[in-house]
Amino acid sequence: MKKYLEILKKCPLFDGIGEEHLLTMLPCLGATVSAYDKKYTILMEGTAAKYLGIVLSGSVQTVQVDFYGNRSILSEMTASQIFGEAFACAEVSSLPVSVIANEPCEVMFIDCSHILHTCSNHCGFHQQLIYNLMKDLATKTLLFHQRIEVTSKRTTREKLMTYLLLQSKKEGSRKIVIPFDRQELADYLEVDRSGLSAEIGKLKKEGILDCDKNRFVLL
Amino acid sequence: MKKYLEILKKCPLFDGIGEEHLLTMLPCLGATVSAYDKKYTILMEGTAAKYLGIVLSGSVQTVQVDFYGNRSILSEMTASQIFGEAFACAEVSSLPVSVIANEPCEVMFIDCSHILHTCSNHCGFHQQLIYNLMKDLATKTLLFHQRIEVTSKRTTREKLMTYLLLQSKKEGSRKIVIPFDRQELADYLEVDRSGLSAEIGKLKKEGILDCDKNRFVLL
DNA sequence: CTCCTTTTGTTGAAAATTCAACAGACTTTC
DNA sequence: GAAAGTCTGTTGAATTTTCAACAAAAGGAG
Repeated sequence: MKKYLEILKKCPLFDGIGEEHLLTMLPCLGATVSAYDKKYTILMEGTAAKYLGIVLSGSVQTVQVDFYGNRSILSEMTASQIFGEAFACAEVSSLPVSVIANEPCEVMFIDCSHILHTCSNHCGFHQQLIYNLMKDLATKTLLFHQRIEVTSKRTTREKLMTYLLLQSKKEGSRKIVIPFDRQELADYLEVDRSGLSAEIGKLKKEGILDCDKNRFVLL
Repeated sequence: MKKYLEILKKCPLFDGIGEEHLLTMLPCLGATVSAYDKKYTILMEGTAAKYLGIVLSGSVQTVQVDFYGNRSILSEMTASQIFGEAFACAEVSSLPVSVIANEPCEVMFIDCSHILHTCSNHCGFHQQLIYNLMKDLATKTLLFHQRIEVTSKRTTREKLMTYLLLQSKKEGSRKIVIPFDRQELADYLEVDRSGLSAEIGKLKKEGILDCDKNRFVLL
């Protein structure tokens, strides 16, 4: 586990926990590590939701795919970020989303019941973990609000611009590198890919933005 | 505060806390109660996000209104449910949503910093409150996923049917009473009101559902 | 009961999205 | 380096949504 220490120290789940304690804590939590190839389905919709995952390297996406095969990308997590925690903490019986490897990645799994239900004296940091989960979930809720602010717009142009402006504000720069290719961006914005490409073309012509692949510049 | 005891006992924030402790705890938390008329803006977008609210009577909605006046309804809370907790827990400086009174209502406010930052030995139930907040936020995240499952559909018909089927499953009945009027349902589904009315009309004609005001029956 | 306000359903036209198909650019693999 | 596969931009037609306007229905106030 030691090789992942630098990543884990940045994980919001372990805020306020010294690295010496972190390493002794991991076995108690039943932490395991797995590696996945790109596109691999790490957690499948409909299966049990016992574990939360921590991205150690690479990145993962949470996606919903409906009856007709339409995909929605809900979020993307990179190194030291958590996924699946909401479902494990809410103790639902089956996952409402899938989690897939966006690129080759390594993931640490922790059985959430070890955090939620273990005797609270077993480990002095137990309460800290619950506090950290609470903080993390509050932050994730904010991200959902932002996503809804984006997808609630009625036109492709407005969705794209709202998304880019939010990212720009977050990065503090007019230059934005997005973690999506065109199809993924369309699945995040919930619009048609070809219509999205066309709209990006128009915005370029109008001098509102510049774009090369997944790098955007607001003008 | 005593008159609200029955409501507060059902509030997820106070799970596992006996009523005798609940009453002594409220002053420590700095709880205050206010009443509002229908349509009143209880919390305004852009203002501070220090407090979480508990609905004591009536109901409230969290809404986002964009630059052009388009409204999105994000959620609705009725008696003993919590609102604003995500923003207070995430300690954001300004609210990204407004909360309005959907009908005349009474609300209890608690300064969230009293839960997050008070010395953890001050009150034996402090940890329980944080645990409860964590649970509540996990549940809210699930609701957001459901909402996204609904609004990610591309047509008014699909959005409406997905919403009704989810509600039907939740209630365990083909008969559904929704907490929205037509305009509000449109703002929740993120579609045009008149188009929604037309679509409901078509679905009736096709014998797929029956509908009287805010009562729906799936056939 | 009547008047006034709000809500709902309908309509048609304009605007936007979706869909399918294709060609060029770019990557990856062997 | 060639071939296969993937990603992206473009097109036009069909579908759907949005928008504005209006009238009927329902609800509330006096």
